[in-house]
Amino acid sequence: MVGNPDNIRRLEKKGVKPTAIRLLVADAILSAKRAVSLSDLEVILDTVDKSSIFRTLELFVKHHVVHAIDDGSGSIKYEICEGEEECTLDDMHIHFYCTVCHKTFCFKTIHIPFVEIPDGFSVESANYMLKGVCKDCAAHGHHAGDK
Amino acid sequence: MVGNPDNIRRLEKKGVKPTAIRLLVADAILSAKRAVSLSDLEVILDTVDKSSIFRTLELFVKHHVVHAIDDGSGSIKYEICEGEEECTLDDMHIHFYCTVCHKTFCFKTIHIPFVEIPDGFSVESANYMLKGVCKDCAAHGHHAGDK
DNA sequence: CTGAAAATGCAACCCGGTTGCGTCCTCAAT
DNA sequence: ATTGAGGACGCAACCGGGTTGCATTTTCAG
Repeated sequence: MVGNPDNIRRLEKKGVKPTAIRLLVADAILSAKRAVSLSDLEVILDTVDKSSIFRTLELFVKHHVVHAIDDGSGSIKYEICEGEEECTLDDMHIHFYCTVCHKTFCFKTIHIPFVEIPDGFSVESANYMLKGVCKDCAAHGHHAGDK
Repeated sequence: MVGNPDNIRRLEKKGVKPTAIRLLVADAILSAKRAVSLSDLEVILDTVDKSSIFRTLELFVKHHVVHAIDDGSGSIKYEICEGEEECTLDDMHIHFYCTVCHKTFCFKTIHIPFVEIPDGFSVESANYMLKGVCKDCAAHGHHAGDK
């Protein structure tokens, strides 16, 4: 397992030393094609310790390699930060949580609509979450046992 | 502590038997003037067991006496449902989480703006959370130790 | 008054997340 | 090549919010 050169560059560009485990984690998140949780990653990378994944994610968030989103499922999800620079407003796009398959989708092209807020309050970040049934689950008819 | 007659009516109207503890919980949520968590209530009602509060909240949510919101703080918050009937789209208004005082505010007058979503996805509920500094904390200048 | 059902308290448990600590690896200075 | 320091990692324990099983108490209709 030599590590995808794209990911090596991705990490180095953000100031993160590309160790073997970090490349595995980055690769797993990237190839998941959706936002993944710590425990998702524990399953995918079953040889890697939970705390190592945790600290890797912590580091990735600090260095804007990934950003964290709270989809209300009880576990935080992570996704790759595509921006070259810091993703200034991390999670400023809409997410969709499927109540059937429990996956979280990123609608990266849909940005969060602006709203007026009362005087005196200052906003640092926004989170717009939709819950419902995703395309796949709607199509297949919800197989109860699906995970 | 005999129980506020308003709250007795409030519970009965939603089909919930107004026991002593339920009135205490309803009263506590109501007088908090903001969304409160299970552990907030544990502190306010220190004579009442956690599991009793938990089951009371569970019941309240089922009967639309209160609704639950996830503000991303790690603990679910509850607030009184003002609607006479069911609050059909529970949390269809905006919430604001203050990163200084860790309180959650409800902007009940501001409804969640609509967005287009990809074909095939169907929405059941929406959640719009803002994070930042609230009016009070901005005014007082953030006292570092505040809880 | 009495028995069944509902409500409550207590203690244990689950799980995602987090931390302390010992070991292993990396790398630069010698 | 050797060595020493610091970073990376694995293991196990811990924490806190939430949840549950079960015994006890309360409520209330009959």
